[in-house]
Amino acid sequence: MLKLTRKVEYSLIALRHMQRKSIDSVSSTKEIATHYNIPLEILAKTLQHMAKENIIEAINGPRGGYRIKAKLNNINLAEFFEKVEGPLGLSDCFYDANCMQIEHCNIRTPIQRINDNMINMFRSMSVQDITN
Amino acid sequence: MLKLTRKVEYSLIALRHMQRKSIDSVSSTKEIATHYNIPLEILAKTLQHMAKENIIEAINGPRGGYRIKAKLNNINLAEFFEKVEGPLGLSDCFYDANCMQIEHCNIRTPIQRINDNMINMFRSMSVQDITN
DNA sequence: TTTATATCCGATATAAATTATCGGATATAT
DNA sequence: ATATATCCGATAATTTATATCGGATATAAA
Repeated sequence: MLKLTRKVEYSLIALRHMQRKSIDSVSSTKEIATHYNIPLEILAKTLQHMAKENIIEAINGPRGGYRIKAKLNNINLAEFFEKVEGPLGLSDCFYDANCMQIEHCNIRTPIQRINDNMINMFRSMSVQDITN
Repeated sequence: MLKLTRKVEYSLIALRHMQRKSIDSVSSTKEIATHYNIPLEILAKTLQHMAKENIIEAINGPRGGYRIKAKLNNINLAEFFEKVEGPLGLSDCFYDANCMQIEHCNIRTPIQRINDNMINMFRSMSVQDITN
């Protein structure tokens, strides 16, 4: 419960790795995967996904790889999590109502409050705060 | 990602249900299950668990059921989640180190910060804040 | 222009966690 | 006694997360 997925973890690890290099040098999937012991194919997918979201950019061909594209201090953690994992919410009913108890549910509103607090907390931190 | 489990949801629903009754009246599993459309056996387990944690108490036999035992304003959400679901943490490595990348992990410390923020947030709300 | 290295990406398999069910025991008010 | 309720270990089903496969495309360098 309340765990980050590996996809998010791998994304952050990769970003931090890239950020520590000079701005225009690239990092290949293999380089990152072997360095951090991450399954290559999974990391590949993860990086492709971040590239699609314009967080990083892909350089094809030999000597290729990825490098950071977005300003990481402009992306807050709530946005980042949503880009990588999709909609954020303590319960599904906040974005995809289809719940057996929705009619009699007596905790939706109070849980919404916890949810708001959590999201505000994530909004108050940037990706840069993590990767720096 | 970052979802509450049904067990937690069912627990909160049940507590809120009980709290709306007079202090010494009991609620049976069946009563709560049918009212909120929760699978009976699951709810039974959930309530047994809360009873073991001394949050509620069980009254056996016919006319039996459960009633609130603890002072809900004295239990913060972090405690509550741990009682119901076990250790809290955005990543397993915070309480059960056994991670492939532990040696080279470059995000453990920064994620710990998010984690601390999250747990503080939960500590600042009581179960009563939810069930009231 | 060939070759090696890299990303790209849909499809699918595997593993883990969550959610749900079953069977039979124990307690107790009526 | 009997009916109603909790108790609880074992297991099944479902869902989600994680990982793998196969083959295509792009491109730098020999």
